[in-house]
Amino acid sequence: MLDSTSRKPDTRERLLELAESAVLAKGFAATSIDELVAAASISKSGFFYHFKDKGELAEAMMQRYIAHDKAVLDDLFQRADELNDDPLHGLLVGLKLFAEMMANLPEVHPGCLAASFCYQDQLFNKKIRDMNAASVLGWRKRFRARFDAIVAKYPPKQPVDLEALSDMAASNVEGGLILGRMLKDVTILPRQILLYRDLVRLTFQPS
Amino acid sequence: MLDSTSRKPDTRERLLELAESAVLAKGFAATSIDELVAAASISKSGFFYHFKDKGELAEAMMQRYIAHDKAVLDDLFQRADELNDDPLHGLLVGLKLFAEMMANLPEVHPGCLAASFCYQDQLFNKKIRDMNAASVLGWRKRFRARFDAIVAKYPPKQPVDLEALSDMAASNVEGGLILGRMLKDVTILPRQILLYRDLVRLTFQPS
DNA sequence: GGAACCAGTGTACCACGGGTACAGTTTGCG
DNA sequence: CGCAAACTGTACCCGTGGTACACTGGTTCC
Repeated sequence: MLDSTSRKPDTRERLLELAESAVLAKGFAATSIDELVAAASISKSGFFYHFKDKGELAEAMMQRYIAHDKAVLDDLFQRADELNDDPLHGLLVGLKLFAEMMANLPEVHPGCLAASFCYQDQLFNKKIRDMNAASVLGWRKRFRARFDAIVAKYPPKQPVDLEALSDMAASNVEGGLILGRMLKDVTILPRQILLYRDLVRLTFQPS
Repeated sequence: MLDSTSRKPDTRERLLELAESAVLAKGFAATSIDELVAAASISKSGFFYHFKDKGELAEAMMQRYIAHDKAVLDDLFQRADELNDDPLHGLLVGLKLFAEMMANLPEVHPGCLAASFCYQDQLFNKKIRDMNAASVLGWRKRFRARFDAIVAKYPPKQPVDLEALSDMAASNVEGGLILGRMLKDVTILPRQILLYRDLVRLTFQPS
């Protein structure tokens, strides 16, 4: 039986986890299958049982990463919406929760797999690049829907590029991750999120 | 004689240029010395005449990239300052020029080498990582100086995290580059820059 | 006009690691 | 028992980074 205390090691999942940290540290090409199987304590053949080649590993990594990313955001904004009915305040609360979550990480965030893949995209097939694009369009759509609700209630004083403002959620997180890593400073990302929150507030909140 | 019409091909520079595009497309590890020498039409020995190993190539690439990056920004803000004496308006003009420059690129920007290296930083030695950190601190310092001048003349209505606001210049560009690449949309980066400009304006401009 | 030097070429070689192929084996389960 | 899932073991090929070293064509200095 497979209950929560199952001894089943779920090798495939372990490989994906190991691969993700390695890729975020060294890039995909420099991440060797040998090092993954050594760390997972399986044989090289065992790897090829789970993934027919390295490309399939990449595909599974992206799938896993995107699903996890979506689940975190879904949960975050669901909690924010439970605290509030107003679309603007809901978003502001959500961004605050997001910033707090990122501030409470024990060490500097290891980075975004989508960004890593983006900067090595010639290594991957079209399917993977499309998944990547779809995931960032997911962020755009998610935030755009909220901004559409917000403008209906709080018409901005000046014209706003709502698509760019929606994209800035993802853009600013990606940038914050990079700066945080470069400077080894865990505070950069949460502060960038709060600054984005300020922009949203200044744009829509009646003064 | 070496004049401006010199036939001197400057092999080293060509190698660095080729390496930069290749690394931005595939990452450093996947960029082989053999492909570079083939593209530059020299022999492998020729490569090792210029760089003692691949690590030295990486170092030279970063040096070149950072110098170029600095030169572009210096030029940009020098032009902006010539148009204006006011610190706030000078920055706003500079950001507008920056956005226009990015909007006029013929195709989607190939990306930031510092970000690429950041996402593969375990491949590089401490010296290179330090150069990378120093370059982003350069952005912070540059913008922080401008904001310090701005707050003196335009005290903001609400407290502002000036360091985060300075970092956001780099952060938002990094993010805009990534989103632009992922979605193959050249308009994303300039619109992100204009949005950052809006935040600066909203933060300091008396209403 | 020869020596020194710059910017390479050509050839040969090696170790390592990624990746492929495929047959064989253990483990859990109905 | 029988079967499938989840592997193991072995053998092999090739690309890549890197070393070693002898050589060369052009330029400049004296």
